[in-house]
Amino acid sequence: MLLHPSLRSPITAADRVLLEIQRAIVEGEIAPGSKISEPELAKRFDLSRAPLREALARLERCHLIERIPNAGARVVKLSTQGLLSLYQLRETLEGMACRLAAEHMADSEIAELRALLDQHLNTQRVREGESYYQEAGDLDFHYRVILGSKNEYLINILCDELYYLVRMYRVQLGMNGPRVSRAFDEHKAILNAIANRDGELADLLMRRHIAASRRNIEKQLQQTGT
Amino acid sequence: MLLHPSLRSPITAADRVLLEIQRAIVEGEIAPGSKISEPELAKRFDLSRAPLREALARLERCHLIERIPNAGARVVKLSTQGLLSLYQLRETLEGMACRLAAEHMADSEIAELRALLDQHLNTQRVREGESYYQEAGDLDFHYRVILGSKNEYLINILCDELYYLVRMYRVQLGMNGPRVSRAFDEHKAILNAIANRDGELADLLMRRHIAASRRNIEKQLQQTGT
DNA sequence: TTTGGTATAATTGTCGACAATGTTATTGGT
DNA sequence: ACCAATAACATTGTCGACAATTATACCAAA
Repeated sequence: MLLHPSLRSPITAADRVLLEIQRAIVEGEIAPGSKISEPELAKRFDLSRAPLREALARLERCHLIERIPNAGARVVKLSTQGLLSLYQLRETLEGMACRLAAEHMADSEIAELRALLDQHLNTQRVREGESYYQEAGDLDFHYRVILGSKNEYLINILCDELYYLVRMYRVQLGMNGPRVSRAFDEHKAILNAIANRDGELADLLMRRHIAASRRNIEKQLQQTGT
Repeated sequence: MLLHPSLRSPITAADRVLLEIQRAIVEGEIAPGSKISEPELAKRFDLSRAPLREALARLERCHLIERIPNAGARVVKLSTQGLLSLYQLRETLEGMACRLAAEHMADSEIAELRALLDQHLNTQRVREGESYYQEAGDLDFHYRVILGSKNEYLINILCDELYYLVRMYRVQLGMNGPRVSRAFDEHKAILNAIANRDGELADLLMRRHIAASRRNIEKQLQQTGT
């Protein structure tokens, strides 16, 4: 499987620039829809175009940029349609991940996940409203469940290909709303279903969880404008 | 969305070599598990390593090779576990595609699909047992349903990332068995569900269809050996 | 002024060579 | 004979330059 670049032993130049550009795009530092200039980025990160193009290939893979042969690359534009498609897919895939996690996760992994949830809850109580911890905690929970599915292709799609885009939508739409505590409760319910080895219920709860998250973002999106 | 290379206007050198290597891997001409040598392939296809590496990046994307930094790339090995994971994912994803197709396909598209099925059936009757037409026809049907889902990410995953691997399993396990006519019936039933705008049923039938296909391959796999 | 074509400029695709890393063969010691 | 350290080799990662393609600016004609 494809590991997160930062976790692989030899960190190549392409890896470094990938992480930097990835962050820049996700956080909107490079504007959605803007053109990617290879010479400009090469100068900015002080390397040649070869590793840069390698990085661009991977950015295309996780849907952060779109390339047209001989014409260059552009940062993706966020759209209501895109967000809908993305969350539609997440509902199905993460639901599946939950069902499989209920079948395949080791008892020890489930125990760790429970400990993690408690920890996040405490952190959350202390640092009320700080969106970073909420974001990180939420990602952490979803990651563990996905990994618990033990399906390499499913893991690859969700963790390597779709999650950067999910984060991009969240970050740029300023997701830190009042859904935090409810999300914690939902996580807990999902965990219980997994612990009870009830894959069907875990599937259902995760789909609802993501659907709720989607509605929350859509609401935010309407308030902000189109 | 990412279009099939052969359909994009300017066919670059990287595109050509990609298609050739892709075919070679899928058909087993380059053995599973064997090491990919960049200098060797560059000589063989008479181009430099730059477009070749571009092609390798895309091959990794569709899971036909696995790369390790500074250590090179290897053709994927087929395994029972891998096949199980792949078909498990296909059941869920193509089921979802069917459900969405039932909601989003235009009446004209459905009519075309029905015409296609009839045509395939005739071709099948004439050329009894020839696996190529069966394979092509089956792919054609699945492709159209997937496209009918109108979900760009779902389409990308199934058509661009998973299907070459699916074909690799089929080709190398010699899938041409007696399941042909039954598959046609199942396709017909799925189409009817879509035409009736019954997404739930279409989902169910497609999942069963793929599960049956999986069991068929597993049977073949047991006969051949581990 | 607008439109069409052309020429110029900029960008992407490709190439061959060098540097960094990984692999293999060799040698020395136990 | 076996194992470890080391040296020679091969492969991958990176670089700068050139070729092919596309985008832009300019000019001419309607």
